[in-house]
Amino acid sequence: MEPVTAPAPDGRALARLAALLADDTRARICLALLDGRAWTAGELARLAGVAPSTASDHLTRLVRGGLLVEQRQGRHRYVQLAGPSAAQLVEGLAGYAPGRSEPARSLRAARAVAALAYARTCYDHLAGHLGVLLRDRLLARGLLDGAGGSALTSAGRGWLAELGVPIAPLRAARRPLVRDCLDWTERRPHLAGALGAALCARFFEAGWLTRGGGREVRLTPDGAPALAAALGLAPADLAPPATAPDTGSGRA
Amino acid sequence: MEPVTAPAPDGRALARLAALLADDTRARICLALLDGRAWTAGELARLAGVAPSTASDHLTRLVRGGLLVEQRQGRHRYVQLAGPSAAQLVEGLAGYAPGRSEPARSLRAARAVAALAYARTCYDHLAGHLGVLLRDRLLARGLLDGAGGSALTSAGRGWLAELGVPIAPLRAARRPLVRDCLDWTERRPHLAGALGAALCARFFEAGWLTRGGGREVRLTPDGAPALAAALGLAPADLAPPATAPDTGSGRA
DNA sequence: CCGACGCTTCGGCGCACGCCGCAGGGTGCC
DNA sequence: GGCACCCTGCGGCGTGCGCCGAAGCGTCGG
Repeated sequence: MEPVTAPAPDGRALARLAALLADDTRARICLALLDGRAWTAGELARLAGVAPSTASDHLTRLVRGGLLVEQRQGRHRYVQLAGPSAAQLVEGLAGYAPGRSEPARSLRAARAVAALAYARTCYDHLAGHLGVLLRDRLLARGLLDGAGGSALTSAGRGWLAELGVPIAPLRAARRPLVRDCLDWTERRPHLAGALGAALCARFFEAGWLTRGGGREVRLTPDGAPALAAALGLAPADLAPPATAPDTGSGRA
Repeated sequence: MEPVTAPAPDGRALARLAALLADDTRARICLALLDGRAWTAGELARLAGVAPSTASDHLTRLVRGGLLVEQRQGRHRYVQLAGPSAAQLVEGLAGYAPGRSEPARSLRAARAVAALAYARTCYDHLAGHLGVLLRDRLLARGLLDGAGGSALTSAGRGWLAELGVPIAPLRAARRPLVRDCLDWTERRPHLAGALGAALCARFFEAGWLTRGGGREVRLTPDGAPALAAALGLAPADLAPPATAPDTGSGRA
């Protein structure tokens, strides 16, 4: 217990924190780490296109600055975001920054973009078309009350129990249960917070979703009907929106 | 309607945005602007302790970067934060940055710190002890439902009507109705979002609150009993918490 | 035990940027 | 009309920082 000291951040502290993300390479690293997983220093160096020594220095700064945490394992150095609040910080900044304007150049890249727009992880919860759809359906079915911010209803608690998601640990978590997170591709909020993370984990655990490369998430053959049923939809409703031009190959 | 372009921000855009806040002087300027009002370039230069030409350059950058908006008026240049989302961005960064550790040096400074800790504006809503108390009481009286995120209840809608705060324009606003904003001094959330802004404006309009210097907010003699009644409290419950040592003068 | 590998430390280079002072232009006041 | 006043553009200076390559250390595998 200290005296009345003003915890109001001075400019210096804010600038030091912002400076961590004010570099091209460090920003790219943090965006990559938004998938919530731990990456090795070498992987990040290759991803960012810099020498290993350069990346090592950047990681040291990010860790000292409290944005990342590291875990040494043998000759590897694994780093990841320091927690949900660090992820939210990066998300917030990324959401405010203007998106890239250049369309995908190759067919391969266009496919990757489309896959990411359909479903991906955003730190520890589900994002993309599927993430926004999830939140929409919870609201439409009265499982969330969207009157003000979003709050879980009693019907929602029952729905969670059916899915096998225990509620007590969610309430115990220090982070908010329900949070809106602006989606990059959809420009609308998807479901974040402790609830978003728990649902995403449950879907992976149940085998409904599986990880593609990077942040990409795919709906499994078993998962499609199961998830549709849980959301009160027909499996076809989970398909990517038709507005996204299907580059060749037509959607099955 | 463009093609599938990935709006996912690349590292460059994120870094450019973060760089705006990565400078000591610019950070100080943005923190000052968190009070939601428009400042002149000269005021900000004096506040930041730099030459006018330097401040002018910084302001140009911040405006070009989309964080500030300006308004020329005669020989003055007024700038303010570009909007609630810009304010939220700065708040988020400031909240994550470590607070200043040094206690207030002079008695005068200690008083100012205590006044800010009691009540201040946070962009366009109420912060400090009073701001946190406001949210707590709304939750305790069932006017907000805090089960998940916070949502306005039907009782809350009635309470707003009694206060003379129309609800329709709040729903129409593009920003979330209820949002939690981490309070620097209390380390707990206070009420933000469209509702927080509307309530704060209503309190000023009704003469319950008045602006002190800078971001400081004071409860008026008329406002104390009125606000207490609206929150279902005794006027004494609005007093600053006893844990904050009252420097001299004892609390009346 | 030796070599491959991943990471880190250390100089050194070069660019970018934050700062100022001064001069100039537009505005408002007397 | 003349004079303060506020703001801005322009060199110029210094510094901080991002980058690399080379060298060194610990770890893992054969």
